[in-house]
Amino acid sequence: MAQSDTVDRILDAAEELFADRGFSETSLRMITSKAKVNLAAVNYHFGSKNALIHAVFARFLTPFSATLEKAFDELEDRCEGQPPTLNQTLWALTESAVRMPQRNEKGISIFMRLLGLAYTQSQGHLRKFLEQEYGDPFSRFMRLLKEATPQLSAVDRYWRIQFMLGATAFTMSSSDALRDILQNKLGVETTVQEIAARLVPFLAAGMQAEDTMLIPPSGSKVSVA
Amino acid sequence: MAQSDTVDRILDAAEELFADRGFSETSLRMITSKAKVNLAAVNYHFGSKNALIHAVFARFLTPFSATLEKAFDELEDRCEGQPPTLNQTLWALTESAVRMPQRNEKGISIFMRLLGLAYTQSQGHLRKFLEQEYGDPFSRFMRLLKEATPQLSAVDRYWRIQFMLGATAFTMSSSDALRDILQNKLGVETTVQEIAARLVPFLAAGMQAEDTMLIPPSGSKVSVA
DNA sequence: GTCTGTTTGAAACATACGTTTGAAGTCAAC
DNA sequence: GTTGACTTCAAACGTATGTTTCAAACAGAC
Repeated sequence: MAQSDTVDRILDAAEELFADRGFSETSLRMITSKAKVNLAAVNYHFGSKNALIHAVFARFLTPFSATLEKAFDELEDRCEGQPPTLNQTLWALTESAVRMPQRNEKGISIFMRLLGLAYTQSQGHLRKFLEQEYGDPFSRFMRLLKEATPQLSAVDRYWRIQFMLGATAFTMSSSDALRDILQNKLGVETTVQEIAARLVPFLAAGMQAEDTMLIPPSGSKVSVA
Repeated sequence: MAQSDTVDRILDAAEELFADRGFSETSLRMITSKAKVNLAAVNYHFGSKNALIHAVFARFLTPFSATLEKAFDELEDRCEGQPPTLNQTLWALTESAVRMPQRNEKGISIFMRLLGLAYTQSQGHLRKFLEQEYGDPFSRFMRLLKEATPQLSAVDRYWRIQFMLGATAFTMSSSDALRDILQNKLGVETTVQEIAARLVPFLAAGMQAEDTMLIPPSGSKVSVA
């Protein structure tokens, strides 16, 4: 059995189990028994459980961030100095995610859920790792968002970006469960691509909402600068 | 030391620790040492760790769901048979949350984060508990949302509600941290009420977005029913 | 075939967890 | 002052975890 075989089988099993159950709730023994390798193999090949978590993310994120940078490059080239629109920027992101070569049919949704978990489960080491390794494309995405919404005040834009991240991370982090519910209730199959196709218009509309108080709550002191 | 003292101190410590670190990542020993009570007190007063988690949710959700039902009653009375608008429904919810009597200044944001975790961390027992105990007001909220957005297909509405929940739970769950960042970066103070005032228009705009593909991704097969 | 560095294997290690136990303490009622 | 129900306490229990150990198996080079 070649080394890469054991390593890849550990990564495959870990990826799926982490996505299903979260990081703390997945033990090395679950991973190694699913991967049909010896327990010690994880610490031999990766060094620690945390390092394994990093490796799972790196296997997807490294090619993805390269693809994303290229997509941003193309987008900015196409716009010839004009800042790309909000929709163009959001689509560049989702397209890059959707077009990544998949190991299997569940590839994207598994990884979307992992990203959501990374954001919600406050694993300090993981956040630090992601920031260090993939902070650059993220900053670039933020800059594009800023240029695409010049009408927003810095404060409004700040909060609305948080709302966007929240809707995305949250939906993706539970998308398998949500899909199951949807299928049982409404008998509809849904792919990640379709979720993204619904999410982007929602986000774009929210980002560009008029920020007037449509119905000020009676009696409460809500003030908007 | 009266019983209620120990019980409340356990609940206070558990609430805060769960919100900070998640359920599995918080041990009974952390809780009891923060609460300055004996380790066995948790199992004595609550029976198990899972029952403690339920109690933490019940302490907030039981009065909240009563307040919410009253707010919905008033709203429907005021509308005299007409279905309340989306903005009215959202405001009824956020006002009920904001007006809940707080144990401390972090009250709402802590509980928002707990709700987010309940949704994200797949704790089967917790989801079952919440469904059983508080399914009614939730269903009512869903019904109001449905009546307020008759133009949406069931599938569109389903997903957009998930996006709303995500933006809300995510933002509120980390609003303390976000507020700090905002104050440091932009020198602006922000209250939970003001965040809500920004969030509701964002959500309303997203819910009512035209679901046309504004910029169909070139070449990819995204279909929207 | 033998040697050498790498990988696997079964077992043990130390630690942390949720839970249980039984004695000690508390406090009001009688 | 004694009783009896309720609460706290220190200690232990059994189990599960991440990690380490070291011998066995393997593979390619000579």
